[in-house]
Amino acid sequence: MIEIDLPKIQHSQQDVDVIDILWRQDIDLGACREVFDFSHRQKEHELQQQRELEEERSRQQLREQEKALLAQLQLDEETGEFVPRPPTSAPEAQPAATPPTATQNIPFTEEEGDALSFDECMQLLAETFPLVESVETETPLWTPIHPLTSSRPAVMDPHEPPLMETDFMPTLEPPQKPPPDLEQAWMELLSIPELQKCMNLQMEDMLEPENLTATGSLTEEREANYSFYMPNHTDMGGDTTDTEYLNTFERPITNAQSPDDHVQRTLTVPDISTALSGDSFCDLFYPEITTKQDNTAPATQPISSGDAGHPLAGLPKDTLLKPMGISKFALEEGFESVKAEVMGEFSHSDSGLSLDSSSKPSSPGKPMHVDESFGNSDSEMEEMGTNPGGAESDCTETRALFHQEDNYQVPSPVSSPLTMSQDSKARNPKTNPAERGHHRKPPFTKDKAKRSTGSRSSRDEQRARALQIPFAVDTIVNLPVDDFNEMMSRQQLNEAQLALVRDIRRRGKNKVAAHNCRKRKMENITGLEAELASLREERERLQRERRETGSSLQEMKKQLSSLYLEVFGLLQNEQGQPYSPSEYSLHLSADGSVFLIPRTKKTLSKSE
DNA sequence: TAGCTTTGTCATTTC
DNA sequence: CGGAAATGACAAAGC
Repeated sequence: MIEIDLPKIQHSQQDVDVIDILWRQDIDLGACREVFDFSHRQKEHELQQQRELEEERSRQQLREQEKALLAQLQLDEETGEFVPRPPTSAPEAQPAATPPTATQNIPFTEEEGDALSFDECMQLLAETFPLVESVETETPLWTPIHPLTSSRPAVMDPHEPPLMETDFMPTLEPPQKPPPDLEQAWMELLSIPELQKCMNLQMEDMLEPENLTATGSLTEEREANYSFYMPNHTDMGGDTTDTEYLNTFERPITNAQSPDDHVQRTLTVPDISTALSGDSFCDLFYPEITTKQDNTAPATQPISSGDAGHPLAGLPKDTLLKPMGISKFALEEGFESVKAEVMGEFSHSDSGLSLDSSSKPSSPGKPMHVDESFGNSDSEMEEMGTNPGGAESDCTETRALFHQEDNYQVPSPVSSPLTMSQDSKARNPKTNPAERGHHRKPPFTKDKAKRSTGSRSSRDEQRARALQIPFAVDTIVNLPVDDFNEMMSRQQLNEAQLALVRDIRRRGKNKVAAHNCRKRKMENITGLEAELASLREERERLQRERRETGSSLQEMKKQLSSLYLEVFGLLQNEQGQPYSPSEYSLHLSADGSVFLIPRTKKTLSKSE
């Protein structure tokens, strides 16, 4: 970057040119004309440098974490993708490892193996919460948590071991000796909200350096973002069977998304929303954000959610759309017929076969009522797909999706689990990759990267949301036939919903089949190539052998000819004269004796 | 911007 | 015979 001499008020033509160049560069980075101000721009340059440094550092750390994550995964031979290893520890640790999306898309949620040891995490805790005081109240739902102080939520996992019960947070001393099962210990640790926050802060620091630079305030951005990864940790580390514990996070965070969601929550959790609704809740839970969001938002990212009044309204939901696991677990909690092996199947379900749908107009073969039922959203999706890149595009996408999510309510009789399912489905990172990109601070570069990786937005999920399908797409696709039918029979779905669910299932199955088919085809090609190579090698060998045999045969013929002449030359008639080779020839009989046969006679005998 | 690759989808066939 | 899987073909999007 080029330094800009701020005190100089009068700018030469060269300066103006430099400014122009810089401005064009900034345009590529998504900057507007307003940043053309000198002080603004110098700050921008400094921030840019800092951002690059931080980004480099974070990439390094991210690579290490991904390495650690891959160590936790195993190769799915069917799909060729990495899936979490089947858990070998206690059953309560299992749900944490099952969601493939969480583990694949959010590598930092699974680095318990390598990236951070137990002691490091404890040290982290000690550093982050130096003056921890235990607030063990009996509040039934949740207690306000200040990001930098500590107070444990009253609701804890009932299965927590005594280590958790003894509230080790205030002392923050590492245990005398590491627990026998480190992974399980991590799962338990991660079920602690403070630790989750701590991890989130750390991960945010590593993964989102650009957030820091955008506002220049580390803590602000951390506090603005840390909560969005909480569901991941909840999903991964917490005991997902503890719905109350989940609620302690799910509800507040969901409330913080948007007023509409908040209203939606009030339908199911009226006591929470009445006591802690909207801004008051956010004041309580995100005090820093509440006071600073207004200042930071314009500088960081154009927020177009149309809900500027809400402290967190500007923060896209995409960060909340992370794990699919909760939806699965929640659904399967309410749907007890789902078997354990199905869960195993789910863990593979996302591996490389992301059950998304491409942005394609409604196919002619599709039932008409389905198309009609969500024609609007479909057209919106079309616009989203065809809209060229840029912040405007992202905003449009986000608006459209917000619109859909706002209208997305569940008429399900199994309200609680299915609501959870949708909450978690709404957090599915695959659902809205554009939203994800929208949240990140370097707007264009990261947007492009994210679009390139997760470009196929989950259209079926959006359709399902538009029709208020109370199932996760993964579930629809991966359930066995019997379970699927049972699940469908349990829900009162109208015709359009049934058709859509069947379409989703058919498309998902076919997607998997196409993947497998292509994989098989490639394997066939590879096998045929190998076979061709070996056959070529065999041909070369045989040709070489034939040449050698031929030359050997020629040599033997030569030797035989010379031997023949030698023997023939030794023969003499009664007058001591040699026989003429034209008149006589030697013949070797079967018993080894040699006869001299006149050629005429031979020919005569032959002719006879 | 053309060409190639990848991926999702549909229609059809095969199992 | 119905349903699932397999596969060819096409289109869209990314590179």
